[in-house]
Amino acid sequence: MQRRMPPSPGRLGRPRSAAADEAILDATRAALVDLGWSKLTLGDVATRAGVAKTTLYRRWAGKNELVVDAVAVLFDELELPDKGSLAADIEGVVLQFAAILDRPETKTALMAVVAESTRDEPLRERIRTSIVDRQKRLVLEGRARAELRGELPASSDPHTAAATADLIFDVAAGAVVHRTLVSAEPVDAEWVRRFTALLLGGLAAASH
Amino acid sequence: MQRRMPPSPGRLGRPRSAAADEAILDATRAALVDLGWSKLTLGDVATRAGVAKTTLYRRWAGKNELVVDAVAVLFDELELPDKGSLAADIEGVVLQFAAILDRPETKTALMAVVAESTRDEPLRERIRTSIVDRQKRLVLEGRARAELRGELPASSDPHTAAATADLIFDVAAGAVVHRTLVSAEPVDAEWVRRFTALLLGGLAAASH
Amino acid sequence: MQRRMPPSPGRLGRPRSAAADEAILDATRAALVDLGWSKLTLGDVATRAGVAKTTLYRRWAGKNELVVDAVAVLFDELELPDKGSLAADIEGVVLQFAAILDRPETKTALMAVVAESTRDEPLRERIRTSIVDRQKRLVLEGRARAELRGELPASSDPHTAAATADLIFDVAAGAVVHRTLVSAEPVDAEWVRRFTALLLGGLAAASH
Amino acid sequence: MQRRMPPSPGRLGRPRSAAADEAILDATRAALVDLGWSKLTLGDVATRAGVAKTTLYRRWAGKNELVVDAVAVLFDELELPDKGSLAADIEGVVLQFAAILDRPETKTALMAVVAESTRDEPLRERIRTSIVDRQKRLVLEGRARAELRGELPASSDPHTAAATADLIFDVAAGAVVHRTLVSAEPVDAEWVRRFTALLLGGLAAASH
DNA sequence: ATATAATCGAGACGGTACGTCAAGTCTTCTT
DNA sequence: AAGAAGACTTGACGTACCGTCTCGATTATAT
Repeated sequence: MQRRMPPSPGRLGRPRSAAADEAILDATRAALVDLGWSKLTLGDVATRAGVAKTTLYRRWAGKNELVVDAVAVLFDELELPDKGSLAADIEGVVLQFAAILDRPETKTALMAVVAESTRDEPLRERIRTSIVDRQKRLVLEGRARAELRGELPASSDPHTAAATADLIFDVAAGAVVHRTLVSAEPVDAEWVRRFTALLLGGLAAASH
Repeated sequence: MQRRMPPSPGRLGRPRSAAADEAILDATRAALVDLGWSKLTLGDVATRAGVAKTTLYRRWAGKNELVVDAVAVLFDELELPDKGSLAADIEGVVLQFAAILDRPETKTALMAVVAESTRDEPLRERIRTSIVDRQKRLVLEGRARAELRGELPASSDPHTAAATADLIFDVAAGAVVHRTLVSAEPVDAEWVRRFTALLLGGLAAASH
Repeated sequence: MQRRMPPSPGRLGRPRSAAADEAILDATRAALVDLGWSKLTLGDVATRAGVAKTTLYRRWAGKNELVVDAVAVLFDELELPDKGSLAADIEGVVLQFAAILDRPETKTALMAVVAESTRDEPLRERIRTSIVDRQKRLVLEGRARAELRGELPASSDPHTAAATADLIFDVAAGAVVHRTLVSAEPVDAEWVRRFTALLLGGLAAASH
Repeated sequence: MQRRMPPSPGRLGRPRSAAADEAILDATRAALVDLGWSKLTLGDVATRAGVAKTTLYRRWAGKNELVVDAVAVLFDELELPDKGSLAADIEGVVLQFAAILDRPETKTALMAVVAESTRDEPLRERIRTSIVDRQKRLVLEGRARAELRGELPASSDPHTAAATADLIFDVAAGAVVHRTLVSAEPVDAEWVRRFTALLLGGLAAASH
């Protein structure tokens, strides 16, 4: 969780309050729920957190960075449950992802920071390390587990394997995001079943 | 293309300048390219368009509505080319979509308005009618053409057919958007080939 | 009552509505009562009068000129009643003047246009001819009547006589205005009696 | 000198810049000279003062309050010079008052705020305490000094004395204001001499 | 214990953009 | 030509946040 200035060189002076950090991130999520991304103001977050605006700016460079950090922790709960089959595993994790994305904090904030990141490379990097890579890891774990189970052949060419993982990731994450935010339809069990069937069928066909 | 006040009931008074409309939308796209979504200001757009701020506010309710209209026309060029096979058709249209999405105006603005739309139902509706439905139509046309060619069986259950079209749409649009904006990787011929193979393979497998 | 353009050169086309004039001046007075000088807008006046803004601007150059005309007619009712003695005459006219000045239309507007006129010579001229000279005439009439009655000696030096009339006018009008607007105290019979005594005493003393 | 928010209760936070106050009032007077009351804008004043508009609004509620404060200090120089006789004292102070009123800052602003004050009681109170009472004090001092000199009998009934002082004040201030602003004639030595003769003659006659 | 130094809450600061309002002009159709 | 209607340009309004700064007051380590 990157900060503006690593506060560390010598350690003279009063140390930064650890409690303030959590209070600020909590306040940020609460403000996102109440106000949405565009009406959230750092002054309001500071007030909610019981903290001065300077304290906030000492730790984060701006709204984007703060919100990324506030939302990132929500993705920590994502994990790949072992449900016995690749299809069931995928359905489980897609449902988890959809559940996180359906929260008001996430829904309003995630696409906003992604939009900002198209003109702010450091922000994109922060999003990648804090949020995206955490999801991508699940794809790799899922593949590895499926290979162990014998549901998928061991990956031969590592280049092809990586490209396939990227593709699966863009397809899965993209589909869930698009259905949730653009189509504004629920990602329910029925939809997930159909999506998983499509994905696995496509993978099987593509591996010939 | 909805406006703030349908200007028309009787036709008393001076009519609204039609030229101003185009000037404003052009200026909006130019400002998006130069400044990006978050730094675009309506005052600046008005200045670029050679128009007073009030003229702008008379026609659009705010930044969101204006940007949706400005970006929407870019999607008008999307069409389903007949390249002889379903796979080729899909690849063609996906590449077209990716090309539009890769433009600076679109890249910076589209996700931003989608993010806003999570808290603004009329805005979501406007996005849907101005942009999304225009793309969705292509999915339906592609299916119809493929059935004519005999590449796909005639759709039996209309409910299932509709759900499948929705799924394909979310998968295709979502994957392209995610790869472009989140992964920030190019949607090139190679990627489109792999994606199309996955999609068609999945469809074939799912239809058993 | 000067207008912007004497509408007269040839008399082609539709003639100006005479009714509009009265409607506009009435609306102006009503708006002054409701809103005061600074919040009065010409658009609102036009609406109240049931008239288009263009009609209003065709006849008056702006807010100042319009208000002067609207208020001026109120001073038409000023007249010098013959109450038998100079003192009684003065008391009567001062009370009349104070009554007009105490109306909400007048109170809020008169000093405002005078303030404007310090930087607008044509406006000052319009105020003088429309309002001030109408009052000054009363001073001259009063003096003439008093000389006829033998209460004052016939004016010898015309220069001195004119200067004295000016002085009396500034003193009387100024005192009433100041008491009404600045001191915000009522100009009642008691005050008028004391003021008149002061004025006449001073005149008598000064004529030795 | 009242402000919008008495900034004082605790002394937390950064204190208000004292230099800004003077800069703003100076800029206000300069803008009055250049533009006059009605064309003066707070944005322009802020720019002239090298200050942000918000700083200005933090301290004054609006144009009226600001201008009253800016003009009020000019009246601080008013004082009652001891010239040996009541007549000479009055002439001196009337000339001083006329000189202040003849300044472009004062001429354009004073009647304007008085006009506004007819619909704004707090503004009238501010004018009274900041400007008017400062002048009225001179009348009382003048009377006291004249009684000491034996030029006037000691005031017997305090009620009558107060009423007389008020009357003198309205007459003197009103006459000077009216001659300066309405008649637009100079308050020169000759006029002051005649006015003083009238006033003192009237007072003497009224005291019998 | 006593500097030294970075933190803290509070709030003023110079800016920028907001969205609205009124002024005064212009363009259309109607009278 | 005048009229009503209403769009037009211009420019000021007063507010909201931005991100920085200046205070006095804590709260640590380093002398």
